[in-house]
Amino acid sequence: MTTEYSGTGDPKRSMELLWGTQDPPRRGPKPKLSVQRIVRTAIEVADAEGLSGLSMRRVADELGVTAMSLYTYVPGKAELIDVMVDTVHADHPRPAGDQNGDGDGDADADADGTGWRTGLERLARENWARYLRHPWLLQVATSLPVLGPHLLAKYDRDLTAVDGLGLTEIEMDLVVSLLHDYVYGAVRSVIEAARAEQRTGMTGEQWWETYAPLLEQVFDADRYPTASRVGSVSGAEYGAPSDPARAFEFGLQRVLDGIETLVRTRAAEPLAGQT
Amino acid sequence: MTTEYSGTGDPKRSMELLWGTQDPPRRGPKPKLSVQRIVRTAIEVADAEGLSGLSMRRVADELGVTAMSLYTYVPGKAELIDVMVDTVHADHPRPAGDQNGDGDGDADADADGTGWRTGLERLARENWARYLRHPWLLQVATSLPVLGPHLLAKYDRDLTAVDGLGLTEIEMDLVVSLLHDYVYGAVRSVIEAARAEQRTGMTGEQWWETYAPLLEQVFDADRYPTASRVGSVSGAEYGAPSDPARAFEFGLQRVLDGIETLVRTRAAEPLAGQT
DNA sequence: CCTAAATATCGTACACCGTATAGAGTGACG
DNA sequence: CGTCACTCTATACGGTGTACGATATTTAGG
Repeated sequence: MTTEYSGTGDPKRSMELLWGTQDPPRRGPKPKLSVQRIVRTAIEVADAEGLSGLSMRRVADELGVTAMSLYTYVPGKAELIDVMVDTVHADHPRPAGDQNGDGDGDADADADGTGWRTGLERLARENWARYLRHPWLLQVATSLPVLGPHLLAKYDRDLTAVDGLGLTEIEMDLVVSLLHDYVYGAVRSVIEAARAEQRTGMTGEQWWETYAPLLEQVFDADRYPTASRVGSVSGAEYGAPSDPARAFEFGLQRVLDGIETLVRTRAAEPLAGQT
Repeated sequence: MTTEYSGTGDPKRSMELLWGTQDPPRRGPKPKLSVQRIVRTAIEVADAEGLSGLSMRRVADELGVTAMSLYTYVPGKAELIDVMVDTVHADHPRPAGDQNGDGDGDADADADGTGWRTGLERLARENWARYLRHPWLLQVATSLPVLGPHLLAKYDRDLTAVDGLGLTEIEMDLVVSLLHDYVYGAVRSVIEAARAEQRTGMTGEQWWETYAPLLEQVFDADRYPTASRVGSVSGAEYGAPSDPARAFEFGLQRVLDGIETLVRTRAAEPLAGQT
């Protein structure tokens, strides 16, 4: 399977698209479409069929026009994707207990001075949920050059979750980046596992059953004793080669623990300058 | 810019390629090529020009044959990439102080019972270095279905770094996944920043100078006070919109701190079963 | 009202991709 | 030698993003 991966378009054009006011033209035939409509349609297509299913012709068909018509509204596919990325960051999703029990009874945590932890956890789960809703986000390069209004608003929301903890501004930025990076890496595993299941038509369990004999045959448990031991135990426990959702829950707590260590240090010695 | 992203090929065919003994054919003309040579060439092309520059025709040209000749050795492009992935995990790179000072003087750390930390840090830096050497790895789906000999050996090496810490097998697997996921997310930021620089021809500093006025104009510091404050401070400190390499160094220490919390807990109460 | 400018849309075309298919050339074995 | 297995090539198909030119539509200016 080959999926498309698209980076960033011309930053100047994208920024104009993202920030510019599209004033309606004064002359010529009335536009049948709008950038918004095109972007919404493109997001629907990408959500349903992945980035590989997103083509200019496909979006145009969906809208009842030819592919070239889209180029009246959008400089190119890369810039279209840039706007798509900014658009899906517009919603403020409520996680509402997405995976396991939501922390409704964690009021005591706030009393410990760790209320920030709930906020960071919510941030992470929001990102997690967005990636699950729009898996194609994993394939697009959200590099800095394109910073739309919704991404900017999200950046602000994220930062408020680490404000007032005694961290420097740099540290606040770094903590937010840490969470983003981890969630990105973790969610990627889940989505790839899901895609693999969909593609091969076999669940993780079936895969395990199919390839376990081959692996055992080729494995050489003497050479790789640790992998052998851990692999068999975790394979039995997961009922699959891996359990990425569980890995996310586990890893998230460890990352938050690591941040807590930093926060405690800063609370104890507010002005120690070691980044 | 549009880059290719390739997932996994047919697992059965890939596994055969990865594990099977390719016995030389008994009849017919002598093969000019070999899977190894094709894979090596493909890796060189991908390293130099990215996954978007990797095409069957391109590799074939490099080898002086037609594109279709490759299909004698390899079932398809996806399976070729699967073998490429396994191949680049063959080396055991020595980080040798890749970013900052290597921990040569950290013998005292071992006395603290935190020698594992050095091992995990080395693991993370090895992965980090591999991604920098083969950035196209970020675009390929290394989902479980394809598990080659070198990946398996690496899995074993990784696990030994968390062996003997009192963790359960599941926890060992989860800790390794955590490190992998974080490194993946962090290195992605660096590579995307580098690609953005290369593509736009402007450094992060130049980007900052170009778009700072536009952002200030559109920003509304009253609506987003936190982002405004942090953005300006970090922008000034980085001299760029972000500093992903620094983010990696910072985040890695936080992640290791989080793992340390877990290890300490397990050392204190060896048999508490809460995963 | 009429014309001319501006705009939207369409049809065609190009270079590229992965690869299916068919055929031509090569070399070892019966 | 003939046959059969095998490698390699040539051609072709349907897909991609998008450059280019023609056509249709709307409105501003005379």
